[in-house]
Amino acid sequence: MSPKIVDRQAKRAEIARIALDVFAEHGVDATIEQVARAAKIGKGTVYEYYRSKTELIFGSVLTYFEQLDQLTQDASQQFDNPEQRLRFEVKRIVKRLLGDKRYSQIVVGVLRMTNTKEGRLIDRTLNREVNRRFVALITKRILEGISHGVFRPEIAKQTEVLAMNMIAFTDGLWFSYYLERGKINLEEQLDLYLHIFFQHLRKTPSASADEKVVHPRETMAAKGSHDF
Amino acid sequence: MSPKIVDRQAKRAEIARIALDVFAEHGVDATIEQVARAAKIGKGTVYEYYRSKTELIFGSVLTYFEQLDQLTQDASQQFDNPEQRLRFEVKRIVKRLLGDKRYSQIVVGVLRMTNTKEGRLIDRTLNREVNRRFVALITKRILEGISHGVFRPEIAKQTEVLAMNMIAFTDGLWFSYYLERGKINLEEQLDLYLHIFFQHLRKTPSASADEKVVHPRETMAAKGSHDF
Amino acid sequence: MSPKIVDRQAKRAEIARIALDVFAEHGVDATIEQVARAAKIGKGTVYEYYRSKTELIFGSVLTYFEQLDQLTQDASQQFDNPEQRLRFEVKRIVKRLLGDKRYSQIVVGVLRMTNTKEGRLIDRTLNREVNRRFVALITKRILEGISHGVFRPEIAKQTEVLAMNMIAFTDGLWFSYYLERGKINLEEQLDLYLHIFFQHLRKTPSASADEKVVHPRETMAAKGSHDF
Amino acid sequence: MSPKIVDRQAKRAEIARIALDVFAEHGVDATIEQVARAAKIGKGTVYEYYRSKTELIFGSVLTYFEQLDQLTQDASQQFDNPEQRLRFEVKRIVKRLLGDKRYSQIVVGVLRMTNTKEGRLIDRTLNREVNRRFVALITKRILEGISHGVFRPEIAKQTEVLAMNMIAFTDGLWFSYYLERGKINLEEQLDLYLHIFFQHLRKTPSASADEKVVHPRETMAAKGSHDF
DNA sequence: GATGAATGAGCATTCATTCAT
DNA sequence: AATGAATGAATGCTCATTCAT
Repeated sequence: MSPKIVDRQAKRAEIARIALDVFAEHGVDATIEQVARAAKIGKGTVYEYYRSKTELIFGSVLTYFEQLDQLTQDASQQFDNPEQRLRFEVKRIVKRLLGDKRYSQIVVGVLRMTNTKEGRLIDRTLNREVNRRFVALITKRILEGISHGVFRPEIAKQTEVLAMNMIAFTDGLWFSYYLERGKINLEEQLDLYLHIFFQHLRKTPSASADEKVVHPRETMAAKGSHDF
Repeated sequence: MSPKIVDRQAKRAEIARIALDVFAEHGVDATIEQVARAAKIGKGTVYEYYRSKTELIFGSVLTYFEQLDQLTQDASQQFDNPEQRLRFEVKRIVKRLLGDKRYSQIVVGVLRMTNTKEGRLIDRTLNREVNRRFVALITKRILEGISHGVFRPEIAKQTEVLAMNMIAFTDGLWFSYYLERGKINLEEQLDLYLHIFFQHLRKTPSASADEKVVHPRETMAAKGSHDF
Repeated sequence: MSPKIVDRQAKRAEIARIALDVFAEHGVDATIEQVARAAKIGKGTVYEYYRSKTELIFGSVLTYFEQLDQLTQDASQQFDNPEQRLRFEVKRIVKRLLGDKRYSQIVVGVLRMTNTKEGRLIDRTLNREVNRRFVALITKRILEGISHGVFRPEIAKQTEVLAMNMIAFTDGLWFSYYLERGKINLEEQLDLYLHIFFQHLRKTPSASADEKVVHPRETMAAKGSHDF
Repeated sequence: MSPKIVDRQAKRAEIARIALDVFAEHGVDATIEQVARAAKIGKGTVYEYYRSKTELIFGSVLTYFEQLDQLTQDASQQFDNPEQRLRFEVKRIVKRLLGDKRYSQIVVGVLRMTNTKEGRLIDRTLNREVNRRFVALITKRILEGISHGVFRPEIAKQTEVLAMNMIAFTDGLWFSYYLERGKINLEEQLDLYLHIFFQHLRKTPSASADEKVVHPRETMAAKGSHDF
């Protein structure tokens, strides 16, 4: 029946993956033809798997975020303290994301689609898609912290608000970093936010015993990381 | 000093102002012709004042931020407490900005120019331009707070870092707000951040006597309040 | 004679029949894929039976006209008067054809192929194919009329010319009907033409005793009657 | 104010005229680029005057029919007999039209647009536009014939029906001629129709004294014009 | 024989920019 | 200085046809 057996699902995913790189390189202004060339297929073949360019962008972005699950999941087990662990995880995620050209292009790409009909559907979906992962992670750690007795129990009911707050900060951090690449001290800003954030969560605000657990080797593009 | 020069600059500025509205309405995808029509001048005349569309966007964005000076300057004198004052000012600025269609379009417009040759020069300049104002404001208030004896003197040496931190947060807040218009509780998030931010600045972290001076109508549980 | 050959021809015919419906629905702009889907076969299979889309259109049109043979053949035996009989037959054919979506699409389809290399060959062939049937029918009836003594013997030598004249008229009638669907009174126009046509054939021009034998419901003044 | 003064109306018309020739040559499948090249202007310039290809086709067809007004207006004054005059006029119009490549391409072009949304609006408008002219001409002559006492007064009330009948016939004649170029004897068919048509109009059907008034030199592509 | 995946030529349309007046 | 007519590069998308399996 089907002589040329092709795993359409797999090929679709592969095209998305390649498109992701092309978009990361040239922005979403990249031509379908560029994508096709990169994927070593014909222009028409792209349309065999994606109805429109918008759909392809959507697909490639989703692909990216599926890869992100790794980031949020295989978090290191080396810390038994939830605060240290979240601290480690957040820094790790932020650094990876902000250091990833593809992430920036995706964000920009999504934002600029905002003015198009199709785009409007996509951007919100994506945003929710991304946030969902981080909210889940942060919520989990906060609750762990509470049950470990290190975080105040009262905050249990506002985990989502807290998570969104951290997301807002990291998004904004990306923004500054993206536009002023090199001028902003990522590590320093992140540490500052985490410091005041956890201060708020802890039972004894002053007891920030172990603020600098995270392996300082990862400091990216840091220019005089104050390490306060 | 000749009247012609004044004319040119005035006209240049006027075009930028009109372009700003057009871009706010249609995004930077708006045509030069649309701008010309709105300004009631010929398409070619636009090029008499701006070498390229990119330059026009640049100009219109700068115009916008010049208008912002007002925002950061005529801050209310009703508070003698620097914390309350900064709190009030930040909330006021954030709400005005986030409620302004033009701001969003500008941010998006600038971001999408990132991939162009000309764009690369512009975005950084702009970012610095904008940040400069806010850093100055925040720094000023922090120093006032220190001299008033309410903030810890040690932070004097990191005012810029603190200012950048707040900027990052508010940028990220815009981001969430822009994409999830209506889902995020602006007031709540802002209050949360300001709470932990000032907690960090104060000499006695617990003495947050007057956290909700400004418009205390909205708090944690509320969802869907964008009435400003 | 081998069964395979029969299969191929049957399948070829079936594809043509289905294609005919598809073309009738969407015009000859319909995709090969649409045809294949309608026929529940693969796109490539269509090419197994037809070398090109043009050939398929050709095939489907021929199929249609083969079906027309019925129209011209099982004409009612209820009239022994050749004039009445031809009158009845013509009206019946015209109404069926003009009421058939497929006919219009075919005509239009054939016409627009005129500008293609392949098309040029086809259109004439088709036209001849179609006309042949009607010329034969009309000629036959005219000769019958002559031998029955109702038509003038002189016209025997111009039967083909007369037949072509009637064909031209009915073609043109389709044209008006197709473009002004609803504005033209089909019955009225047909009656008028047949009236003057038979007037010319008859020995005694005035003795048009039975002009409206068939469905006399519609006449001159009526406007907007397409009830067939 | 307007430095480069261009008569937009005139240029628009000129483009239409050139497009008409291009479409006549290659059918409406002709590219906008082909039209632009023929008009010696840039592709974009075409769009400066016509919003879309469909609009251009529409425009070029209208232009053609405006030229037709000449055809129907400056009818020869050499005949004082309305029948002879109409006869002459009809033959003249038909021959000019059928001998004009552009006419055929226009008809085909219009027909094939029938399946498009925009097309549907256009085809009817056009058809009405064309018919209006001929109906007016034919009606006029018939009424003249009646007042001259050569046509039966009873037909005064069905002039429009008669006009539409003649139009249907000539349309159909075009059809046959277009598809079987050279096979059909235009003159012969036209004479036959006019013969039976006027037979119907005249007071004394037999007295067709002057059937062949029309200058027989114009016989086109005639292949043994019987001249019956 | 049947299939459908792959292909790429082809085309309408947009719009920043130029430049003659 | 002001204008708007002219331009053509650039691009998303369609679809008949091919061909490996």
